[in-house]
Amino acid sequence: MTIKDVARRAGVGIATVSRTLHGSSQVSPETAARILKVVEELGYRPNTTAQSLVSGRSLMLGLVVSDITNPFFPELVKGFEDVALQNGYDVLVASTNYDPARTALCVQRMIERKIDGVAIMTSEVDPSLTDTLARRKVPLVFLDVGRVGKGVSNVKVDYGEGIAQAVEHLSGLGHHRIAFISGPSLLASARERRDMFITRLQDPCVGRRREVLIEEGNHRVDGGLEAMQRLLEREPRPTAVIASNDLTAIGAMRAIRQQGLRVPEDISVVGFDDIQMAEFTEPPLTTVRLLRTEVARLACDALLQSIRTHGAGVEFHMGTALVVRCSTAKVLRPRDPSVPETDAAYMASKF
Amino acid sequence: MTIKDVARRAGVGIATVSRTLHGSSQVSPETAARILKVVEELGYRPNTTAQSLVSGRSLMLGLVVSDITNPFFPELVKGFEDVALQNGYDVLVASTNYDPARTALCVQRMIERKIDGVAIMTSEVDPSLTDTLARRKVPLVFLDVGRVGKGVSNVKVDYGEGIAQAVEHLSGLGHHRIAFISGPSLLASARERRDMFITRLQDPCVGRRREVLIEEGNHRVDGGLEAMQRLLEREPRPTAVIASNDLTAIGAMRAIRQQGLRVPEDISVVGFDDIQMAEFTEPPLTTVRLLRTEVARLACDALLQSIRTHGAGVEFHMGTALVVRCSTAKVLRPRDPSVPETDAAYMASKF
DNA sequence: GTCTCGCATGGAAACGCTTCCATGTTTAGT
DNA sequence: ACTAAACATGGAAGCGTTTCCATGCGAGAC
Repeated sequence: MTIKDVARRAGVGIATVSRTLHGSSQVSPETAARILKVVEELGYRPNTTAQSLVSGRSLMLGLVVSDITNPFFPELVKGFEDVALQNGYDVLVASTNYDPARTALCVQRMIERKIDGVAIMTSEVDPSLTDTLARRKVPLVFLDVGRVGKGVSNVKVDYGEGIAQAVEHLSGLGHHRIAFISGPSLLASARERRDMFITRLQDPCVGRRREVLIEEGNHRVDGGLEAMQRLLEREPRPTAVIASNDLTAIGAMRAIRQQGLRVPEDISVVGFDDIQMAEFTEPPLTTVRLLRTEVARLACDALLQSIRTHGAGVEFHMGTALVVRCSTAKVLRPRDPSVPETDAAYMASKF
Repeated sequence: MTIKDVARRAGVGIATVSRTLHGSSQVSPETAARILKVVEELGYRPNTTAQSLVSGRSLMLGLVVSDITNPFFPELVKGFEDVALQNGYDVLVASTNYDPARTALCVQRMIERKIDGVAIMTSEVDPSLTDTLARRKVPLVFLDVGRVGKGVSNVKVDYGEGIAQAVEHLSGLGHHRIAFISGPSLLASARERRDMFITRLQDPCVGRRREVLIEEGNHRVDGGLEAMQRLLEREPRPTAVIASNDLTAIGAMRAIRQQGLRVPEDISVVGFDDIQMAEFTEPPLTTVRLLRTEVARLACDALLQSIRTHGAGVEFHMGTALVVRCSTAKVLRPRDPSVPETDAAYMASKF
């Protein structure tokens, strides 16, 4: 079932069939009608592969994520797929499992398929890869880490804003002893969150400079749990903790509960990302919402724009919003931060 | 950068280059070495599109899921992608959002791309689609719903076993008044779970026939919550509830807590699927584990096998295993099931 | 020493499509 | 009515491969 079959059956040349299928005005209405009828009858559909070969374009977009199993990523895939589909593109998904070799393999394959654009939404990016892609002039879009240039776009999330919102929320609730569980320090975006936390704590509006309570997690539940355990050994204990992402926050809440303490009565917890699960934790997690679907849509738009214009890439910015649920509450008794409490005094204040 | 460039530079014909690249023994070692060197120098990589055109195969596999955002699916994608990648295939993912039109579009596109096989892992499958695919002789694999035939495989999950495990677990804990929150009754796999629940409750080993406490949910958190609310109005109240999936169980736990009751002290809850989240709910959810990664691997294997042998499809079976966490406990005071309790009597038994 | 066979190699067809160019036909302008 | 232009259409090239078939050549067999 090829274009030839259609042409023969309609008694026309293949060129005319091709033109008809592309809505060319060069075809007389009657001929077009006849051809369309035959197409319908035969259920003919053009072979995308052949089209790609001649056009040099594949109408496929690549989407590289770290781990589809991490609740951060599925919505990214969804948003991306939505706009790709609407624009006639299919999506080749690659979940790299944080493995550079696997990433390289996937990207190599995408290049061989003459992919029209690649969104690299992994937290870490190997420069050799982007080189390879850039050399092939494949439009690219990154999450956070891209330097915008010819055909290279970037979607920049304002992590700082999100952390600021979290700190302000907690300050507003009377918390003065706020801890932070960071992500892996190798991760630029995790560092950005941590740095903004430090900056905000030192903000003169919020109060005078204080001890910074920071422990490093790994952006997973286990890391959050362990980091929180370390934090709970500090004296005086923090009354609130901000986590670098929601998974970490969930781990932190576990640690707190395991210690026999309650969220938010004893310790308030704020997450980051607003993954779906955040709404259904116990208590539901107060967190900084990052519209991942929207991020992905922007990324896809950037790619499409690069493809169409062949021009420079674009940089999009993505804001955040605090979602207040139930894991944060007023500090039990606002205390004078100049008087370090002992654990005993703290306990006393509760009963 | 095509095969011609390589041929010219190596001073050979393109056929020889092609042969070399495919490891044909027809090429003399010296020539092969020279060609490989040129390939290396030029960084030549064959154009997959051209290869596909001539071979009629795309080395791509399609994976159709209902909603990548539903925690059930990401692991499916991961497992599938893993084995596809290992076998030299790339994966075209389509998240249908439960929209038949969108599903049809995606499948149509896959066909046009001469996809080598499609895994349809949606809960519901439109027969017209499978017809289309079958007519094009595209190897298929389904989750649960497939009738195995030429080129059509199926991975069958033994939901019944899982439900039986859950019922036995609860019975063993002394529960006699066990409720069930089903999935949408249009869903065959959901019906299977419900039916097995009914069957098991009537199992003479477990006790004599009792009132069946069933409410219908929608496999989402909200549905589980509402169904549980209805269940809580029954008198006497169930002492345990099995949910058709984990999301439903999470909703049920919420409803129980909102009612001022505790899990598992007042009511035990068992989920189904063992989504990642299940480990981190409060309390951690006892649930029936369904190895989704493994299901996907089997599905992909089935596809590869169909492609290689052109033979009949295969049917794989997938068992389940109960994962006991903290949402189930012994019933407070085992009671004589022959004496229907009043709510008051039940309350009395607790204090 | 000739014949045949096997081996290394290259040319060319084919995959299904788009699009340029050529051809034939109609329409409008004078 | 004649010419030019616009239009409708088909043939064929070309996209980058793979693979069939033909060719040339050296070696072993007689």
